Amino acid sequence: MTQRKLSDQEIQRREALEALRALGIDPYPPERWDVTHHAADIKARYRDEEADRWQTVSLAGRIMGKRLMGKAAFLELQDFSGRIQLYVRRDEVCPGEDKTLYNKVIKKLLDIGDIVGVRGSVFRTKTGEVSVRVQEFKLLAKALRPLPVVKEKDGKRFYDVRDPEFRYRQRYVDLIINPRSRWVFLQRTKLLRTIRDFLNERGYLEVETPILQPVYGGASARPFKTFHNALKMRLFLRIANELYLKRLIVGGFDAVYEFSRDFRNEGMDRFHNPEFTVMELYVAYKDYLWMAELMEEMVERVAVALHGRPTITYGEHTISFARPWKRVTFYGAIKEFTGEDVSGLSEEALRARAKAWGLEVDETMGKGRLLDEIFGEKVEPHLIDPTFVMDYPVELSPLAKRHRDNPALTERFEVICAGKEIINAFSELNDPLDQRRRFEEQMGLRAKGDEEAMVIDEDFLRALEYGMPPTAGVGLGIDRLTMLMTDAHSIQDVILFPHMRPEQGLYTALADHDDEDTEAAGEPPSEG
RNA sequence: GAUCCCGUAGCUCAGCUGGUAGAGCAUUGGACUUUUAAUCCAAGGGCCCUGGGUUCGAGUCCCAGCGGGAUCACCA
Repeated sequence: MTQRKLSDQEIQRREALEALRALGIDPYPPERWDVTHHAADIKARYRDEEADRWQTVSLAGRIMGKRLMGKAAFLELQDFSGRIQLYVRRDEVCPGEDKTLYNKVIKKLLDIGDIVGVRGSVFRTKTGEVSVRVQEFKLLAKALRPLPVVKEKDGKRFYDVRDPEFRYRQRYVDLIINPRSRWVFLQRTKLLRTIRDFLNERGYLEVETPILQPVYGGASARPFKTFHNALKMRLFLRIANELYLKRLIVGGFDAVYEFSRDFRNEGMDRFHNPEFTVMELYVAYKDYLWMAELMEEMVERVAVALHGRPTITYGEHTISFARPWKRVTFYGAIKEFTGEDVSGLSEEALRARAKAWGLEVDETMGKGRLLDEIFGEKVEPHLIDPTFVMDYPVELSPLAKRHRDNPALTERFEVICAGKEIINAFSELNDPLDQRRRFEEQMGLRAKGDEEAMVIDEDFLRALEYGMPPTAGVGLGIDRLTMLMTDAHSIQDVILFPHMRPEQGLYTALADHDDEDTEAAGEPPSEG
């Protein structure tokens, strides 16, 4: 691999590295640096009257700004919690004759982005800024690349990195310089923890199920394929974990859940990443009506945990997750927004209706897909506050139990919020013979050219034949919920490392590997 | 996959109807012991995404490609 051409600033930093070594300073020292305080806590808790209690604090973090003034300097130190100003006086950090540490190391060789440890006392400057007066200063790690320098005044940011490509590819830089980005991912973690706590309080069991699956199922989507060399078999990355969690219900676990990273081989846009996270939960002896109440309670708690109240702002909208949420039925909602009752229409009549509304339809679309299309176009965009859409047609829901009052419907709901689906739940189909018929219908659609129709899973049917208790199941889109909760408008803003095309020239070392792998694996048997 | 927009210094951006590149921050040298978008003086820094084409001459115009964004399609 050819050596990357270094910029002038990178060359200067490498020279600084050598200069430090020449002074006997290890730019990457091995010893630990014990931190006693964090920037934000100091700023929040310091009181002038109690200054004597703040005589020795120890911090570590990254230098984000330098204001040098002869024999004194102000530095901005950023740690995980935030930023604090450091005040360094030459004669305090260098009490003896040797002023090298100040004159050379701090003034010349210290760069923005370097990681340092400091010890000193907290005080307030005459302009009122709580700061740390540094007595001891140690370089903990030298940065060889210059960081984009963002200036800030009165909350306004200058020279901010706007290029989304930069922010997504080099998320580590984004996290350093962009407090909002840090906040989003802290919120995401908090969201996950709130849900996990909520489920654990109820005694539900967190489990792990296969990502590599011989048959993909549990959703309608095209999968990623891969190949296992030792077993010489094709495998799929899961598009859902539903069928495995239900096997566990068969096995006698009453309630299981998993935060499932799922993979779908589809297009990417601001609502879709090829890998995404769904929380799926299955509870035995419950039905979808029970599940609806559980989800209301859970998501309301998430909103309160993240915002202190159930109301959030998303773009133009103010959205309330306060219980109870509005409920509509699938056909009722279509009627509400189009004025027409499509519940009795045949496939041909539906197709004609959809065409008349200007929707794109084709002959491979069965009744289910047609209804889905109509609903997605005519209803979904209008639902802003979280809304339960109840009782989906059976054609759309091959894994859901038929409705107790109407066999053409299923006991299924979705929750739509800000025009997007965030939750999908049903009373799970546990009739093995009906499940087999539904799979067969799906295979029929597949034969007609619907690439996303489900594939029959014989082992799953075998499990159902042993008997599965009546069960309520749900899937919650974690990425989308995070988007709502953080007012993010692209899924890439809530995924730490969103999928991107490879950067040119970055992964050249893998080129050979790919070739070998393809050869060793051979072409996986193609399927129809 | 389609359409539109974008790609210029480490970062944010200018660069007009074509005449071989500018600013601010960052960097380097100098001054400064309470600054905070620090200030003042001076300096360096460019495969203008890549490859073709038109032209005496291309950052600029045309074509193709690569990367990103937005919209659409598929999907959650």
